[in-house]
Amino acid sequence: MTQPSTKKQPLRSQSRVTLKTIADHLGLTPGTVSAALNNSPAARSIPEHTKNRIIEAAKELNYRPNFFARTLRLRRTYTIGVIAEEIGDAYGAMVISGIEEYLRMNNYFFLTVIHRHDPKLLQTYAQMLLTRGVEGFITTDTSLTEKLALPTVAVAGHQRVEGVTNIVLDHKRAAHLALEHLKSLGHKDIAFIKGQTLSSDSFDRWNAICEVAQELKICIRPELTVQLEGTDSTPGIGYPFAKQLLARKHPFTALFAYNDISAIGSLWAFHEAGLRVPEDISVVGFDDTPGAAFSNPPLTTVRQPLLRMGQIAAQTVVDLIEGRGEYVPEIAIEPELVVRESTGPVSSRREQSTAGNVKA
Amino acid sequence: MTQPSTKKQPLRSQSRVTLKTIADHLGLTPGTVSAALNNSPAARSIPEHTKNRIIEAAKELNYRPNFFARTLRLRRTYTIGVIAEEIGDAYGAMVISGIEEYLRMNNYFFLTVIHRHDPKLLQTYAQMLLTRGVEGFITTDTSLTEKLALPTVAVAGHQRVEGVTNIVLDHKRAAHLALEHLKSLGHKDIAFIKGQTLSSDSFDRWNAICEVAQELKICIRPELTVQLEGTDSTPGIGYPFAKQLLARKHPFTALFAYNDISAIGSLWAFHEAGLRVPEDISVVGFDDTPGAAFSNPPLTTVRQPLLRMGQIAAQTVVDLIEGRGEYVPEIAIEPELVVRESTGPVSSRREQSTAGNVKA
DNA sequence: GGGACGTACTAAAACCTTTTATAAGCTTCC
DNA sequence: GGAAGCTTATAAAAGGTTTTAGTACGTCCC
Repeated sequence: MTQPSTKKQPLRSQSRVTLKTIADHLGLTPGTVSAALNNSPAARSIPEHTKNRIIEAAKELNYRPNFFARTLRLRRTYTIGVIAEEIGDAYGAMVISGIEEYLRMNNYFFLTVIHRHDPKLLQTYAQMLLTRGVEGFITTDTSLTEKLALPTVAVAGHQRVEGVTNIVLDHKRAAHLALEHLKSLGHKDIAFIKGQTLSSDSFDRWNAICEVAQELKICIRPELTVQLEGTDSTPGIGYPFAKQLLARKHPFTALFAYNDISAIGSLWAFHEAGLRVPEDISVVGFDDTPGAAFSNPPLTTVRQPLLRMGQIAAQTVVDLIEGRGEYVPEIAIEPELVVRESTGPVSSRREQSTAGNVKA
Repeated sequence: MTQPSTKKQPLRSQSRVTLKTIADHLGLTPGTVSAALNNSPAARSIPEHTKNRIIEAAKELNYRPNFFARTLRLRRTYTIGVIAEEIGDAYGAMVISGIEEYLRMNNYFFLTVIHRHDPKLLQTYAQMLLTRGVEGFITTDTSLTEKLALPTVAVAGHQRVEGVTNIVLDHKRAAHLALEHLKSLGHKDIAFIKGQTLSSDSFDRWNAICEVAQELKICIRPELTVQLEGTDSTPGIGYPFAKQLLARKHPFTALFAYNDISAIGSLWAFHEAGLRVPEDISVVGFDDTPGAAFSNPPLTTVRQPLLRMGQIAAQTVVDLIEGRGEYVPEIAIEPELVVRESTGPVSSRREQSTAGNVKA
C-alpha cells in the first residue's frame, strides 16, 4: 500500500508481445489465440491448421504470457511459500533441495523466506507470501503457533497444529536403531548430546531416546548428558560439549549425538584427548548430512532422508492444493541406520581405560 | 503456457475484499478509494474527513490490495531475483542474509533460485524470474556468460560481463594482509590450499596470492600447494588435502587455506598428526565465517564482509532500478585480517621439527 | 427453399487496480 | 442572474488474460 514512490519510471521494454499482438498479426482475436495456445476446451472448434498458424506465430514473436494478467484471471499462481528458519545449514538446505526438485518437476514454483526465529519477521513474511499468491506453505524447523489460511505442511514441526500436516521422523525407531546398535556392540555407558531447546526436533527425539533406553534397559545418566547451545552450524558446535563430557570424568564407551555436526565436533575433541574412535569410544551421529561420510573416521549415523522429506512435503502440499488426497495430521518417515567406522565393539582393554579416566 | 490442469477448482476464499467492496460500503467509487489509500496526486481534492473514512473502512474490512492487479497496472513488482549456486554453505547464506536485510528495509522482496552449476537449470530459472516480474538480478558464485536483460549485480562473479556490476573482494589486498602477517611472524615455508576450479573466487584469489608472494619475496612451491576438490561444505573438505600436504614430507611452518572450512579441516589433520597450532604450524583461513571464531584454536583469517557485500549488492541493484546512481563495472570490497590464535611466530624449536618431518 | 446442424470464429465480460478526463453541485462575484 | 471557479467526487480506460455466450456462414437433407 505504501511503496517508495519513484520519480523516474523504469519502463522496461519487457516482452511487449501480447495476445493482441499475435491476433492482429494473424487477423484473429485475442480470445481465439488464447484458446489455441492453451488448447482449452474452447479450442475444440478451431481447425488444426489455424492452431498451427497461431502456435507458429507465438513462437516466432517470442510470446510470453503475462504472468500477472493470467494470475489475476485464473486465481492460480502454482506457487508454494517455503518458510525456513535459516539457510546455510545442511539440514534446511537438503530439505529445500527436495522441495525444489519435486516442485520443478510438477511445474510449481516456490518462494523462500527466512525468519531466524523472529516471530515478527515470520508474521510479516507469511503475510507477504499470502499477498504474493502462494497457494500453500511448507515450513522447516519452524514452530508455527497458529494455523495459516492455506494448506500447510511442516517438516520437523512438532506443535501438532490443527490443519497442519507434520512430516516427522519416527524418532522412536531412530532411537531404537542407534541404541540397539550400540547395545549389540556391548556398550552400556553411553553419553548423550541433546539438541538445543530451539531446535524443533530436540524435544521429541530426546523423549524417544529415553523411552527406548528404558525398553532396552540402558541407563541414561545425567552426568553423561549435555545439551547443545548456540546456532553455529559447523562441527565447532559440538566440540566444547564433548570436552565438557570428558571433563566430568565419568567413564563412557559410546556417544549418541544430537546431529552429525555435533558428532563430528566430538570426534575432534576425543582425538585431541588422545582417545581413539571407535577403539576407545564409539560415536553415533544423526541426520547423515553430506559431511558424515567424510569425517574421520566416517561416521555411523541415523539417516534422515532429508531430500525425500522435502519431496514428500512438496507432494503433500500440492496434493492438498489440487484437491487430491486429504488432510492427515502426520506423516511418519522411517529413519535408517548407516553403519560406518565410528562405532565398534567395546574392547576388553577399554573396560579399564574408558573415556572418563583419561586426562581431558 | 502448459500447466497441469486441475479438475477441482481450489477457489480460495482469499481476501475477497476489493476496492469495490469498500466503495460500495461507503457509497463511493473504487477510483476514489484507490486515490485515498495511496494518497496519490488525485487525492488532493479529497477532503480529509473522507480520506479518514476510507482508511478506516479499509482497516475495518481488512483490505489487502490485489498484488497481481496492481502489478498488472503499475508494471512494478519491487522484486529482485537472487540466483545462487547453492544454499547450505555459510558463504551463500551470509550474502543472502545481507541482501535480505537491505531489501526488507527498503520495501523490496526477493525470489531465490538455486542452480547447482547446472546451466540449463540456470537458464530455466532466469526465465522464470523474468516471468515473475523481477526488476533486477543478484547472482552469487555464479558464472554468468551472458548479460541478462535487467540490472544485474554479481557477488563474486569474475567474468566481467558487460552491463553486470561485480562485487569483488580486493584479492590483492587480502593476499597482502595474510602473507605480510605470516612473513612478519617469520614464516618462509608456506603451504597453500587453492580453491576448487568451479568456485568463482579461486582463479583471482590465487593470482593475487602469486603476485603478492612475489612482491614479498615469498616463494610458492608446487610441492606445498594443493587444490580443493568436491562440493562438501563442511570442514571435511579440507582434511584430506591437509593430510596430503603432510604426506609430501616437505617442511612448512604455515598454511594459507582457500577458505575457513578447509582451514578448519586442516587444523584437524594437523592435530591428528601430533602437530600443534600455532606452535608448530600457523594456519590462516579466508572468509571469517561464523565457525572460524569457534574453531580450536580460533582461526586467524582474512575476513570477507559477506553480510555487507550482500547489502551492497542489494543497494546497487535497487539504485540501478530506481534510476539513482549509474552503472559501474566493479565495486571493490576491502578485506580485513582477523588475528586470532591459529597463527604465531616461527619458533626456533620448530625450525628443526617442521611439519614435513613429522610422521603423517 | 428453409430448418437443422456444424464450422470457425468474434464480442464482451470478468479479474482488480490506477489514472485521466470530466461532471455535478455549490459559492462567489460583478 | 449568469459566468467563473472551487470542491468533491465519478466514469471510463487501460493493463493482458481467460471464458462464455453468441454470430455468421456454409452445407445437408427432405
